Amino acid sequence: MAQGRDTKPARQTVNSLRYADMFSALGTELRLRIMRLLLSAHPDGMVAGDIQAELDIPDSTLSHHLDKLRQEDLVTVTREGTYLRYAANTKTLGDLLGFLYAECCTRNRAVKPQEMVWMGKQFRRER
Amino acid sequence: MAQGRDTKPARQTVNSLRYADMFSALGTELRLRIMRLLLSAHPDGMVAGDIQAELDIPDSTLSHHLDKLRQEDLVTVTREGTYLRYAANTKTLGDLLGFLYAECCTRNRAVKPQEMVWMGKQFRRER
DNA sequence: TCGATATTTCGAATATTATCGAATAAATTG
DNA sequence: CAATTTATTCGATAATATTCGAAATATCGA
Repeated sequence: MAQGRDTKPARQTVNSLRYADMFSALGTELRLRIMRLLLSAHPDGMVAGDIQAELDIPDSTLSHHLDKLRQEDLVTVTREGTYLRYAANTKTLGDLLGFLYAECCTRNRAVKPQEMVWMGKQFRRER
Repeated sequence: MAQGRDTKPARQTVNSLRYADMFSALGTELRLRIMRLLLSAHPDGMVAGDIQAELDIPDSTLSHHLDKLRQEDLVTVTREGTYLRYAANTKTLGDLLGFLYAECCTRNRAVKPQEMVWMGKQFRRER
């Protein structure tokens, strides 16, 4: 009945498709720039027109890309009067980051956390 | 002359295109499954035929996907007699992971490291 | 309710990607 | 060097994605 303290959780088989779709959504320069903009403006986010002004692309093109990001739940959208405000969805981003970290560093220990270097900053796994 | 200990490195503007292309390469279920297979087999990697047997797709289709992953430097390939052995490129993966972590957690602090949860494991930034 | 503004949806052209059989290439072995 | 094994490249097709002008929708304020 009582679970031993060393009982491991069952290995969950993860759906590759969901994460593939997220990666795909980040897989064009324009959409990645949109996400980076929204992250820079986090947690406020930005209204569509401001994103448009920054990227200098047609409204309809931008709308299409925002829709794709929304489909994958990478952004949220809320109406503010005539404006639509978009924001990065940190829940989904954390999930994606966790997936990648787990595949590279935890499950297979292929990438050592200290090799995960970014502009002089280093990382390690806790625990 | 001496740099103060709090001197910040210049903010480097990062090319979105390179990372977008990496995300795109991981953006199909088949290619993501290939990467996960190679990570599971790391550091040995797998020969193409073994990947093919695992995924059960035509040789030529697999070859196409492996080429895409190689173009983005996500895998390395070495010949072993008549076999070609593919392996995950941990350098590039670490770079990608670092980019995503920086965008989400360091640069903008949108995602808190403790929110970066994966199957009960948590993470924090070291400094 | 009309006009102005913000953004999406529609429709259609173009470009890119995915797929896979057949032909080709590279390495090994007899 | 011929036969065999392994994997790629070629070529063609189908599917999907990107782009953007024009039309439609939603909200607000006069």
